[in-house]
Amino acid sequence: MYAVKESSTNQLNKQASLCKCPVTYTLERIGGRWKALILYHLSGKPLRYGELKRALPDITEKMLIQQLKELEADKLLTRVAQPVVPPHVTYSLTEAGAALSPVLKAMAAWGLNYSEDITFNAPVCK
Amino acid sequence: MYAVKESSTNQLNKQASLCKCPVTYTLERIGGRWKALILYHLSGKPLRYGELKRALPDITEKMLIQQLKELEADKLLTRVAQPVVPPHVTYSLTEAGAALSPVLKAMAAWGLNYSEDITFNAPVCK
DNA sequence: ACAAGTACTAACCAAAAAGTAGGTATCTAT
DNA sequence: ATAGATACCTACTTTTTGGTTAGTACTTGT
Repeated sequence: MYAVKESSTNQLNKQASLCKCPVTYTLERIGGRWKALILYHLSGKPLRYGELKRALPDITEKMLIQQLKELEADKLLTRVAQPVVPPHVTYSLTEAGAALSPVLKAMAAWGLNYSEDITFNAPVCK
Repeated sequence: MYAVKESSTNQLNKQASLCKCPVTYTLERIGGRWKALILYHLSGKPLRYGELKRALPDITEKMLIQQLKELEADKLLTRVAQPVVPPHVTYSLTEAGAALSPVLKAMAAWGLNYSEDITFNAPVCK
């Protein structure tokens, strides 16, 4: 996790967009290659770190941890670590995270409808 | 518009995600800093290039054109150029683009509900 | 003759996102 | 004694996204 350069035009436009449009705000929270997929997998039930990792075979550990940390910081999910050894950590959706379900559903519906060019194999986010 | 490196892990994961999850598919189409904002502005009525530019004062011309070209290639909007001089070009949503409205609405609703930290000034995407 | 408006295009560079390759500590089973 | 499992962490590099600056051609208004 690198520091962002707060004075960059990119950052300024980002902040401006966030205050202008709640859609952009939402996009900032669930955008990127992995976040929607993580949220989807947690939508059924809470999962341990290792379960998530096996559910998302292509993600690297660095990416998984990084995305989980960001989602936690954004209060979309909760991390519960039991102080045992070997470690036992569970991730689950917060209310805000669970409330994204209609958004994911709307996106899934559109994606399924308007993509003649692609056949989805699995899983279909619901 | 630079060429992407098709053999990169990034690209491979992107393609894999696209085939695995319609949510990711949708996200790829409307993600980024500007696309949702452009779609929002066109949702009311078709606009000329210059009108869009004035509606989005912070976007640079390069970004605007680039996003418009990508949205056009993805068949979310249509570009109609009248062969006159000075040029007269109009952008409007396709059916697929208009069908994104429930998605944008769901995102706007979530964004408005779960952002105590931010007050949106305008415009509120609907 | 010159500025302003139309809708772009291209070369270049900075910043962010994503990926690679290694590492940590503790415990249990072999 | 070593291997595998638990859940991470760090330094680094590659790839992609976004931004800066300059330019095009043609017409109308001053």
